[in-house]
Amino acid sequence: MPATIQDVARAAGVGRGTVSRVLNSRPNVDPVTRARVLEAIAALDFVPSAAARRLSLRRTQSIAVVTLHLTRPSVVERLRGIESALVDAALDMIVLNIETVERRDAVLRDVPRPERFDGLILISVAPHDTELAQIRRSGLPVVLIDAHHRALPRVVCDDVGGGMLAANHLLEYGHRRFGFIGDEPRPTLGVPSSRMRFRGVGLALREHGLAIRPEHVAEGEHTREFARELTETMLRSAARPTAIIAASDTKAIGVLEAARTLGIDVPGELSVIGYDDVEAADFVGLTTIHQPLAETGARAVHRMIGLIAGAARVPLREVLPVSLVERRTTGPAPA
Amino acid sequence: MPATIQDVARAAGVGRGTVSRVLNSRPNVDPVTRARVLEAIAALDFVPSAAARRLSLRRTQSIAVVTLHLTRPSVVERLRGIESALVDAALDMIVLNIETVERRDAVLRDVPRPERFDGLILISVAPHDTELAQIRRSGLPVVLIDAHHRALPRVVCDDVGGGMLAANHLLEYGHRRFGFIGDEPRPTLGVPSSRMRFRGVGLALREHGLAIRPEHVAEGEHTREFARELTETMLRSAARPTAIIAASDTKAIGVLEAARTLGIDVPGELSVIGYDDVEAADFVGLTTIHQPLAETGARAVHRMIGLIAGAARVPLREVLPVSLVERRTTGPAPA
DNA sequence: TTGTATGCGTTATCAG
DNA sequence: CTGATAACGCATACAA
Repeated sequence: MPATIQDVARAAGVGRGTVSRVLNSRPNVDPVTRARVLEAIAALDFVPSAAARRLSLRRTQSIAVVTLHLTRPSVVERLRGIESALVDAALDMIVLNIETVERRDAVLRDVPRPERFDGLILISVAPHDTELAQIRRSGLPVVLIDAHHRALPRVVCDDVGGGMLAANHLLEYGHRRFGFIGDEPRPTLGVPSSRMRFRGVGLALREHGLAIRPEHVAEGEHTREFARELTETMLRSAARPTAIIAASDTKAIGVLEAARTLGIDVPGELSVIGYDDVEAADFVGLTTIHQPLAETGARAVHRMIGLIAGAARVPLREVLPVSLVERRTTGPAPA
Repeated sequence: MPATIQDVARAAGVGRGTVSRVLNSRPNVDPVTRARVLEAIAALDFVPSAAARRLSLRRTQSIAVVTLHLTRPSVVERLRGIESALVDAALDMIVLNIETVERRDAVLRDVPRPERFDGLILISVAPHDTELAQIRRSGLPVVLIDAHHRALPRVVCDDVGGGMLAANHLLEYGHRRFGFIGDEPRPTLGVPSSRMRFRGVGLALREHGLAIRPEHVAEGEHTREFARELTETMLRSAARPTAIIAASDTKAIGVLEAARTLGIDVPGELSVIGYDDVEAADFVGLTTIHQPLAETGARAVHRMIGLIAGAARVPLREVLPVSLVERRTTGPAPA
């Protein structure tokens, strides 16, 4: 039903080629004819068929965004940055969400198709070596966000730096006994950012000749409840920590709940610091590490666009700085 | 680079038509030839070109999902339901996010293109009449989520019912003086669900011969801070309400903050009830109205698929029931 | 049952 | 500067 380039050509009394040239604003076309064509286009309310364009151009004008746990606030925030940047580039965003291993494998198997996408952005998902080979073969540009792979361009937030930031903040308050509540060190799905934050904490402590005691490190499932349980047992130990660093705000809130349950005052007897700066962190007054989430998305898109345009595929790792947001859950170490 | 249907035909020693028939699992093809073709397909690792398919079929195999404020928890949750259902139907999900009026208008202008999408799902966005006409002309099936338009199929949660649920819960606790904190009654962007919830509250109260006093209704911007300010002045009034119903959890938390600031005990002196049941509601112990968010997405997709398959375009309104989740912010009215 | 020709709407090539 | 014509890769009617 919609008008085709042929219709426009007929209406303007020119050839299809000319219309195409006008559409793509090529220089070599007479201003007068151009005007006539433009007029016909407007009159017929003509819009070029994306499908035909794709087929002819061999470009899809769309990029696949693979997310792990779409609903997590940090992921959505990144998605927002991506979408916004993509719009400016007139690129469609097709999102593929992953919640299970099966789906993960299926997605990474199906997605490297040059006839389907112009590029791939993977959030918190790193391809295995065989998957990488597959992607390589497809020739599709890839950019990783919050994921690491020596051979791929990636934009990440400074997880190690974030861990150090958190630890240093607490050290300045005079804390000496630290606890850490994190995710599984080696997650089945996704990326061990929790571990990197832990490493940052360790580094900062080491500079002060300190270390976290193994029994004050509890890692597991990414839920508030789990964090609460872990924390309760940790806080019941003899020489309990005076400060706990959580690998996410969700966990940190679990920590706060545990403290409340045990009647431990925060920040009087215990300082707590989270990670992510989600909305909830604000209203529980949680001190936390803030990441430029949306910006990672925008940066990734720009890298992607460069790659599509033919930029060298240097596996450059781009690290965005994080910052500390102090609120009401951290304070001086108890005497 | 990727193999074409022609390559497969050659490899299998058959015609392109036959390959196509095998691909689309048509009945009329000899089992032996079919096997041979299948083999060739596997050998060449052939995957049909989506672009060519689209052009030939005049179907894009993708649907546009328009979101208002992508990052809101309720929206993402709906998105998750949509994505999941779409995957099962082998349909791509292209997300278009709206944050400003300009963008809203641009999206609604650009999106009704049958050559680009097979269908439209609009979340919390209702087209104007001229936009609707445009969509009609495009012939694209549309399904609304959390939005109303007499002429369009839509799936919504029972906002009026939710308001009644909240009010009745409080009435049972003996409350008689109610407050309401909601969004703008007539939002520039999006949909007045807040108003519908308010209506529900009004209906429930009327059944008991009660009504909310105008000075106990405060509507405005969807932020916690704003809700807090509104609530503070409300709670300072002479005959302040003993129960406040908020149109969202975000607002409800603002209400809780206000109560804390003024030293008003919840639920002892004031009961508070929210709407949405976001994660934060759980850990602040907020009583709230829960909506089957992901399910609205799944339902919308199924409607969409039906429409694409040629189902009658009845503007049927599908209403999903909401439920009350009682936690720790509601209780008996103070004596 | 199977092969062939044609169309889908653009862009690109190549004469003119 | 411009108009015809050949891809692009698949589906589909039609013929065999």
